[in-house]
Amino acid sequence: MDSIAEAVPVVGKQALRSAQMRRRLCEAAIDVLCEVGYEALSTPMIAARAGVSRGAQTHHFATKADMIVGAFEHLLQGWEAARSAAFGQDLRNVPFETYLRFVWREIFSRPSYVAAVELMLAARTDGELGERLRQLLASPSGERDQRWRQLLRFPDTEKEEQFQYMTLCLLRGMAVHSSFNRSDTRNEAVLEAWIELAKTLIAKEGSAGAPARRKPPGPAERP
Amino acid sequence: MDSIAEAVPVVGKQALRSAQMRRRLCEAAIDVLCEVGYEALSTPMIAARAGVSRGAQTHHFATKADMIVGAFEHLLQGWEAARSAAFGQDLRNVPFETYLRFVWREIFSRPSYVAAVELMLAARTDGELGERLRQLLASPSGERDQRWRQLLRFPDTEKEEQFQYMTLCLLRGMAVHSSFNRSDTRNEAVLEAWIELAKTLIAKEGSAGAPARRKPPGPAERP
DNA sequence: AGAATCAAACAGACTGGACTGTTCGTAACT
DNA sequence: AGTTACGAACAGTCCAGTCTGTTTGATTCT
Repeated sequence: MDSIAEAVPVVGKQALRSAQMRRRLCEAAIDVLCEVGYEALSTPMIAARAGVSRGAQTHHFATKADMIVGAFEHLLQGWEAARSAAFGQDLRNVPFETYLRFVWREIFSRPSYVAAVELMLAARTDGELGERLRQLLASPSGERDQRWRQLLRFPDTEKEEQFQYMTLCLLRGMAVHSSFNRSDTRNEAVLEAWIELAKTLIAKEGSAGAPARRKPPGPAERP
Repeated sequence: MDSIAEAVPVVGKQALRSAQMRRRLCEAAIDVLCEVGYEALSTPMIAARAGVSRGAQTHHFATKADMIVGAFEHLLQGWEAARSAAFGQDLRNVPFETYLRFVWREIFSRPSYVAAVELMLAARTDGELGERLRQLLASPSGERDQRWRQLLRFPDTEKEEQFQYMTLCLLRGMAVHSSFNRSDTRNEAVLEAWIELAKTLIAKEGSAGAPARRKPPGPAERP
């Protein structure tokens, strides 16, 4: 609940209030984004949703872009928190299929992921927003690459990178499709098929596929 | 140029003008959508882009939703026209890889496709728009299914349908990713990898893989 | 065939509303 | 005391939809 507030070094009473307020606003922004979409989203709606005055909202996020960027960052942090809670930092003993099912269930299949895609598409035609979102994604992307390296361990890193990219695009495409067609029943089956495919690929590619000693994700474990 | 005007049975001079005007407006709408995005799009912008008065615009498309739906339909018609010009109606002798490269190059990798995705995502939070877009897509989707059946000819239609869905999601995901990251160099390689995968799948699944007697797409051939 | 009649295609202005960013004022904290 | 957090109102902008007026094309009647 307050894992993010802890992540920021809170010193005094005022700083705590500030952090909490920012959190409330970001969560409200994500809620509004999921419910009405980026086009209809407005800063007054976010303030109302958070139950605060517009003055407070503009104080913490001066412009609409600031608000959006903050919400996006909050989303990323939430994903990272969920991932970290389920698997910790070392993925070397996590089976690929376990991880894939996890990210689909906990990230890609959620409405908030579609909201994030909506932001990314909006960023396409808004240079400044795009730059800021890309910057936010830069560091997580690098870490994601490393995690997948731990997961897959293809001998050919180029093939591995390609496989990772394909997986990302597949999941993203499925998320968009399900969003437009009110969730598609084929998703689970496709996921399993992709896992099957990955297994044959991994087998063909060489050494990977170490025995899985870690327990499956289960309920989150706090560090 | 006037293939669409011909498609509609034009009787008199007035009907022709009307059809041309609608076409101009739809194309302008797509242009604006590609350039400024759905969030910043407005009906005055479309009218200005088309070089017509706002009165003319509202006359042909009474509401903003009407305008958007019209533009979306125009997009679909354009895709169908391109596909039909390249391959005609019978895909039984078209190699799968040829078709896949074609749809990527001529449809998914274009900015207008991302614009269409933007509309689909916007439709997520706009019930009426969603219903209308889904209705527009219903018939093309059915035809697309049939075309892919001609292309792949898996003995197991369920597996075939799954493969088709995966391909669609992959291409869509790639389109979104490339849009956010100013085009990704990995796309071509991933496409080839997917073709390779499809070949092994087709081989494994059974009878498919008939020799390709048709010539590759090349420049469009009118019927 | 030609005038009269009607509808459709356009043009331009207006209105009510909503949103973004800003400013000024007040209370709480350090 | 001075900074930070918040509240409330304001100014400027823009948009969607409507309404009135004008022109052009189709239709009917003689």
